[in-house]
Amino acid sequence: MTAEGTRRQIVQAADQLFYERGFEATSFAHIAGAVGLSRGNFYYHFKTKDEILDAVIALRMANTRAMLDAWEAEDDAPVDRIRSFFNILIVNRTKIMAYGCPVGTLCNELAKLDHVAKADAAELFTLFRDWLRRQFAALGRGADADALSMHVLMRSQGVASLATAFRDEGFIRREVEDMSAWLDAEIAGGTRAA
Amino acid sequence: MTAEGTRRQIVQAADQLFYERGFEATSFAHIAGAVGLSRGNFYYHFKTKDEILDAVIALRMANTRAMLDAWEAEDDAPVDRIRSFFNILIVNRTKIMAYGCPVGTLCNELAKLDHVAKADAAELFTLFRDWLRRQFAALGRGADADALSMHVLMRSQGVASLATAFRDEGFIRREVEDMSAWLDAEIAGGTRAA
DNA sequence: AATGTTTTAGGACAATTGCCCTAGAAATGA
DNA sequence: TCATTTCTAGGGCAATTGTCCTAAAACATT
Repeated sequence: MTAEGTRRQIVQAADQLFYERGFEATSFAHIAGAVGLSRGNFYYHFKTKDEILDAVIALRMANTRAMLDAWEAEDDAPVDRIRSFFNILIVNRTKIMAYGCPVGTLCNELAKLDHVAKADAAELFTLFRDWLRRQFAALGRGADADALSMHVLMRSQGVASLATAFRDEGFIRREVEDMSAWLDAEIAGGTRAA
Repeated sequence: MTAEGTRRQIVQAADQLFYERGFEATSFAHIAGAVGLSRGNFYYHFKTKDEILDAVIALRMANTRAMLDAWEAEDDAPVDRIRSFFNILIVNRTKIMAYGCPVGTLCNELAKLDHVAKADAAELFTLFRDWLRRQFAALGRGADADALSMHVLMRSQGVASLATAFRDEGFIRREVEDMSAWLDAEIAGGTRAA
């Protein structure tokens, strides 16, 4: 197998394991086992665990960018794009109820570890934040677009967190409906405190 | 030192370390070091790490209950009690920006570990959930009191999560204000989709 | 077929993990 | 004062951690 292909396999396996088990709780042995590699060979591709983390964050950045770019390429109205974002909670509800939000839980773990990569992980949020801000700006809410974007992010994080704790699918659906109603009221109504 | 006192010291140290570093990332040695005990002596008080976790959760349950009971004992209006809950985000903003919400981050970590105590940790949320539900019921919103309670919990979790990622104190204050405005509108206005 | 590079497996490393044992110090009570 | 219980220190257990080395297999190029 080409080195590039093996590397990609490693990063994909690490991506999944970091999400489902957490960064610290995932060991070299786990990742190597998932890919079917010897621990020795592993070292050939990644010298340290932090290198794998960097690669995983880079992969998530690329995947997220691709998803958001695709949404922006379609000729939906900005409101519908924002609703696509809300819908992530429904589409991924099973995984979210088991493991939480991939971005939020990683940021939280790295914050506690005071890990060097914690700022890089937070960039994943920035990706969503900027994208949402653009959608709200396109709705003529340029002045408070960033505050609205943060508000949406905050709601999705809160829903994911409680969905994990209570394993309640109905709660997710209710809150997504509420977010949708909130969005309708926002685009119809007035400004928002900055 | 009496055994009870040493035990309490251990649980308090573990409580803080589990919050600031995470459960898995905290070792017997860390806790023993924080209390100034030998590792051997440690075993006399707690046989397994899970026992310490149980004790920490029990301590947090007791502390939370005490806080909520105290709030309910004062003769504030239910609205002001709910605002007291919002205010936790401001009072604890520094720690939240560094380590997130103690309840949410513990639940998330235990969920990923698929730990036996994950349901016990979620009971901490239930404590807040029931308390908030009672306040909303006292406001005459018995029909959707639980949904309102969950909505409030969701917001506080979302704010904590993003505050950790972006280290933004202004964001916390803005969102707490928004929660307050939302509360005013809720008690003034109509019902809420169940 | 010979050569040189890329990729691999397997093992070893010091350190740390959660867990356990035992001998003695400290407190307690007769 | 002596006997008994309660508490403590220190060390050691096997397993696992992240990291690293080396020898050989696989591959590519001539």
